[in-house]
Amino acid sequence: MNPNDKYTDDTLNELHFSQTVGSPEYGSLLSRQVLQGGINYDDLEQMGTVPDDLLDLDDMSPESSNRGQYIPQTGNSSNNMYPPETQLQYGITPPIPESSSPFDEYMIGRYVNNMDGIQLPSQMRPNTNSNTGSNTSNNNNLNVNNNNNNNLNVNNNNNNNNSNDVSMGNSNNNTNLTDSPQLNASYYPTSASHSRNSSAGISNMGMVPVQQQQMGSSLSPDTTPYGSPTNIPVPTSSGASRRQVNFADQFGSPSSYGSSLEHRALSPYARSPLSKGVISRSLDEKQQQLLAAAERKRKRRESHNAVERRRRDNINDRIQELSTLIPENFLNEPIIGGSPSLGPMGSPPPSQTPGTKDGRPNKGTILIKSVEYIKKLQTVIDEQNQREIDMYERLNILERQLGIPETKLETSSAELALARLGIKDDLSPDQVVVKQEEEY
Amino acid sequence: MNPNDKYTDDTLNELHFSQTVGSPEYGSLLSRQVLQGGINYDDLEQMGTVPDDLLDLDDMSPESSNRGQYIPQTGNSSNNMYPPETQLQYGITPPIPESSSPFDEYMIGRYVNNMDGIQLPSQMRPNTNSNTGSNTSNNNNLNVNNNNNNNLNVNNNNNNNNSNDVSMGNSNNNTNLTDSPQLNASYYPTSASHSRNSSAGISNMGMVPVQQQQMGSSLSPDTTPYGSPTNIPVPTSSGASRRQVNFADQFGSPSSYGSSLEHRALSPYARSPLSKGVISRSLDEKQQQLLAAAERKRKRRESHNAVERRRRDNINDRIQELSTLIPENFLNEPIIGGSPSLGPMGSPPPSQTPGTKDGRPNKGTILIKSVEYIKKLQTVIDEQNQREIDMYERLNILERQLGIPETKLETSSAELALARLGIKDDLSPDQVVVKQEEEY
DNA sequence: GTTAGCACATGACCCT
DNA sequence: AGGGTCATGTGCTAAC
Repeated sequence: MNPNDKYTDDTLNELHFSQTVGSPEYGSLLSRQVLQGGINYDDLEQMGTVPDDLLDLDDMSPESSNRGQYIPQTGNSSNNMYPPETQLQYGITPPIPESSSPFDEYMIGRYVNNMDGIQLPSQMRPNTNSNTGSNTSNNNNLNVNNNNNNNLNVNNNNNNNNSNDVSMGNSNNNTNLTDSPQLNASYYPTSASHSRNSSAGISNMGMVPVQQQQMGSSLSPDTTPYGSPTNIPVPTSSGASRRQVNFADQFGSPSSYGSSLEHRALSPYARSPLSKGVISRSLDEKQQQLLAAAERKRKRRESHNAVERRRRDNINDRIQELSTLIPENFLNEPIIGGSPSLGPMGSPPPSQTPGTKDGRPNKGTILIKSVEYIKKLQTVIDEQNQREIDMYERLNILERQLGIPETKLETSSAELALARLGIKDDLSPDQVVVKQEEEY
Repeated sequence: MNPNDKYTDDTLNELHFSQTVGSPEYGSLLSRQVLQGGINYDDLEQMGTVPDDLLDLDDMSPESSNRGQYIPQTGNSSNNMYPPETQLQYGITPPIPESSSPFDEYMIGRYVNNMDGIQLPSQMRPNTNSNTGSNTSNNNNLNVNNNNNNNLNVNNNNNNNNSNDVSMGNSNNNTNLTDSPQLNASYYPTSASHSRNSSAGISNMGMVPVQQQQMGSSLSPDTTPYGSPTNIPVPTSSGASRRQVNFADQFGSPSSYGSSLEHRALSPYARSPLSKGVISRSLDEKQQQLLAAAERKRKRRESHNAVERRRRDNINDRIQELSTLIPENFLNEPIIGGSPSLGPMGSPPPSQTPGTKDGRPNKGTILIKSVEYIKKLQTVIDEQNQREIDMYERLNILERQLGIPETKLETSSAELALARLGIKDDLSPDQVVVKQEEEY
């Protein structure tokens, strides 16, 4: 994969979903819960429906936590770099083996009343070829309750590297999928820079989008066994910092934005004819319900992530805009206040603003400088205002000497401007007609 | 636990560490790795030492990922609300059962060359009483490879709710431990507000620290079966937004800040006499090495978290300071630019700035308004400057009429001020002596 | 139920 | 090796 490739996180989530929910080890999802002792199928029978908190962490009050946590959030399936096609081969669910050892009897017999979808152990490493149908290879489950993260965490896409797919030898650098696009999209200014910057000769910083963090190589097509993905950047038009599509194309995932219900990755038990034979009807229903709950959770999480990303992007864009408003010289000056605790007295102030190393000040510096700059501007306005008043006085003196009617210092001049900004507090801004400049 | 209790995240990490590393299922830590196929004891034997990346995710380059991931980061052991005392009872490591089924043979025979610490399945629910020594109750492991999260994630304290300790009925709301203190500490202004705000009559926002997110109840002593923890808030003196201590006291964890090597939570195999019998000497050494690696990781993570928190606090403090610099009226005005896409034409602009609900604008609003405000100030300065120039001209006219030597519009007056700020670009700021006001 | 706010911990990446 | 910045995905909370 090209380091410059970008993804919507919908794409990522798409991928994730197909990997997590759609992964065939989902077959042991309910089984796992049963094994974990939190639930058995008899309970499910009585419940009638799968409660939300079966996949929900929100309800972890002491009361709910007493009934045994079926599996909290985990997941990070962005780690999974295997395309859905590869994962589909995990969908085969061999029949449950004979339980002949005390170990087996314990594990299976103790908790399972109606266990159907237990997967047999198979090879650990995924075969990159399309040997779909072979249950001796590419099985993601080491045994019934292995891969708990990947199994139960149907609704999770966190970026913490959990232990899912450990046996698959997957890359855990899922941030490689998510970091790079963000870099182009968010902090490094992509958002048109708000064309009109300052009024008079305030130079921009000339900031250049920097490809700072190069794409991690673990997903590189050169290193991944999945052939060269076709990189088709699809620019989006919506917000300033929207991500761009690209990743799932090679896997055929639709890059829909919001049509998450028709997600392509559903439970292989609901879709794969291969698995139908070994799944009982009731279990299928349970898993459907579970899947629906998982789907809701997943949708919620995805949308939340999107919202949060938008929020972050907005904040970052504003900080960048601030940096464009501050004169470059001012921005690159050492911070005035500094940290008084660090430099006791005679320590020389750093000649350069920290964070200005690669020519781009960091967020903290930008904000510090913004504060400084606003104070400075306010001071300048105060000084200018004072000068203006003095000049009016001198003007009036001369006018009086010349017998000319005196120029009035009205509220329409400097005072008004100050009052508009709230600097002059003896004139309430509420009384002032705020003139909206059309440049805003 | 009282909702108002605060913790240093050192305390939290302390707690986490004792729960994760010190948890008895650590015994199956290495075993798990062996089971996962990434490593076996023969390999360990040859390695001599435990490589860092055995617990490290940083090295996930394609090369390293090829050798099988021993277990990525998972963990979130903050979820674990069971004190180490309770966990100790899980340290019993029964001998490996006879492998008599294909399932057993696969799981154990395939990957394990010298497996010592396999835990037998036992009861799922932890007994809150101190029935230490009974391996039929309170075993955290469902079978050999259960609890992978909690096992291998020695160095992890993420707040994503992973599937660790699922069978223990733990609370997953670990964020309850970390959110509340942060609220008092960071965004809600605690950092002395940078006393001098603006030059003339710009009022502060009068922001009040709000206890917004109350402590989750899952860790409350009233609901947890571990008795009432003694809450001893220990205020720290360092930074503006330092956290406070409290949690680990009830478990006897030292709240040391940096003396992490003498952590109380060591491998139960190194401490519990009960487990000594079933643990081989070499495994003990391996775990010591593993522990050292985990310790390094933990220290780095903790310091990293601290650094990151400082950075966040700084940014948030600056944003708050910005909000104090902006006149309240200006800040509460609806955003000028708005979102042009949302309101097509005649839609009424929102009467109030979004985020100003509880009287406090949110970060995005503050930043937007800061941008607006700076633009406004720059415009005002430009206008004032123009007025000043005009006035000088008029003054000179009158002076000429009166035969008075003309007042010079020098670089020491308005132009100089503008040049200092970079507004006047025909005068390079480099040539201007920047006068540092002493109020900065 | 959706949309949004926040702090947080973390991995990646960067410098020194 | 350690300190720093950044983006991210989470959990929690609140408002609509």
